[in-house]
Amino acid sequence: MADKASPEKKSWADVEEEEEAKAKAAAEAAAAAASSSSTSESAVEAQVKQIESLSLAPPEDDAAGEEAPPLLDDSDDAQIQAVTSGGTVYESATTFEDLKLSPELLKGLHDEMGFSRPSKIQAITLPMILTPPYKDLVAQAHNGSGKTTCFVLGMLSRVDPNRRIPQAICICPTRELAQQNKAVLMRMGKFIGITCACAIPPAQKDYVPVSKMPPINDQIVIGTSGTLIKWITNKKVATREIKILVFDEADHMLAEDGFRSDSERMMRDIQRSAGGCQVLLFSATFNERVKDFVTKVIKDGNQIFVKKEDLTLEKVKQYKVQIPDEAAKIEVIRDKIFEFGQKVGQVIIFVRTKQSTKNVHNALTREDYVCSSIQGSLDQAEREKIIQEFKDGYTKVLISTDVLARGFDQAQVNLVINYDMPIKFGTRDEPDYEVYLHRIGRAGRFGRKGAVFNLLCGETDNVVMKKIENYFQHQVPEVRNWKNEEGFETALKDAGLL
DNA sequence: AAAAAAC
Repeated sequence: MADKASPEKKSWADVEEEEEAKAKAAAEAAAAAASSSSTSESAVEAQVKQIESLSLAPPEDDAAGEEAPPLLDDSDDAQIQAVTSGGTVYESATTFEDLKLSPELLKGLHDEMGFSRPSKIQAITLPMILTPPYKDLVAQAHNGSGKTTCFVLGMLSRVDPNRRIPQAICICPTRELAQQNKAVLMRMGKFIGITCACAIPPAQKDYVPVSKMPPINDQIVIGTSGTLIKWITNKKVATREIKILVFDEADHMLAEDGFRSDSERMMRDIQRSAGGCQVLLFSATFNERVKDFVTKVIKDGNQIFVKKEDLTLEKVKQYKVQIPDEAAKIEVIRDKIFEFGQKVGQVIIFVRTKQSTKNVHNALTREDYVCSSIQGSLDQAEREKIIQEFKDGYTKVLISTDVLARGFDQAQVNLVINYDMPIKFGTRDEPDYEVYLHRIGRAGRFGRKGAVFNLLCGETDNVVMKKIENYFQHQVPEVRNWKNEEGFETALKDAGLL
């Protein structure tokens, strides 16, 4: 019936224009493909070479004894490949000072954030973002490598603090990520005198109809697609002066089974009313399908991609554990994970469904273990409370759906449990490789050590795990005998956590 | 047979 032809609702884009744009995009993509394969192969190679050879010195000026986050290991981002478009040559930045940022912004980076030097992805992309003619950018880089700083700096450096109108928009897949990005932006931009609105649905107690809302006069708006669209269509967010539009977790924002239609609409509408603006797409993952689509959407932009085999973080050790049944999963978490995991830092347990968060939570609290759980159906106030308690370190173990799979940044998380393996919707044993990568990326933020336990129960789980190993070309060692404490202890020691 | 975002 409604299988194939999912009739999109065109609330604020007219169909004609869309069809026209599609045809044009296809033509231009074909032309681009034809020309890019023939033009200056050597120039591209030279650019790639230059980027690959870039190496960052370890931080030497960090106060000794302080727990300063280590700079990204060269090895982690070594395989980044960049292609610049249209002959613009960019010089990678060795220091933040190279980027001609305002003194206020530099102060924010150094004094407030405690950053001494750009990470690799920052060194490569920041010149591309900040140099006129402000080309669009698609950038892929490892989890925890500092992508947020790239686009936050981009937004902060492009807005005029004296103008009280939105000039930059950032769109995220979850409310938590929008709030987190806003928090980072406010810290980094602490000294430049701008404000930022978070466009997410309010908690029930704060509900105000959109029509009664005052217009947003903050320079920057960060939010989730539904609310952003609502605010824009109701003229609460003016888009005519938007200079930069950011999609965080861009592969998901542009995936067919993700937020593609919303994202396309926003892109088109904002580009139109602002008379063109810079578009930045950032993510740790771009599967081939999305990559194809993205490179058609961003025609004349710079591109940075990483091979999938190079995406697993060396410092995050993955393990698999054979578990006989569901009850045993709880037992393992209770006896092994809690035992060792909590000594080691904070833990996130990923499950497949909202109901599972409750089930696992109940099973564990019955046993008097302190943990909390989160999923998208909780009231906004409750979601915020749970996140706050976890970020404050008050709770050590958090059970979550994939609402937190992407982007959630908590340095103390160094243990991730896949209670359920991530599966592509509609399949039984086809792994969701991107979700897997994002989940394990919750550990090992910014080069820290971490461990992941994949709890495998039954044949399909093993099939899924095997496919994941093949896809990333990475053998995942097995923790033998789930009843044996030694196995887990050794694993955590090998991961450098004990 | 789902998570997410909104309605």
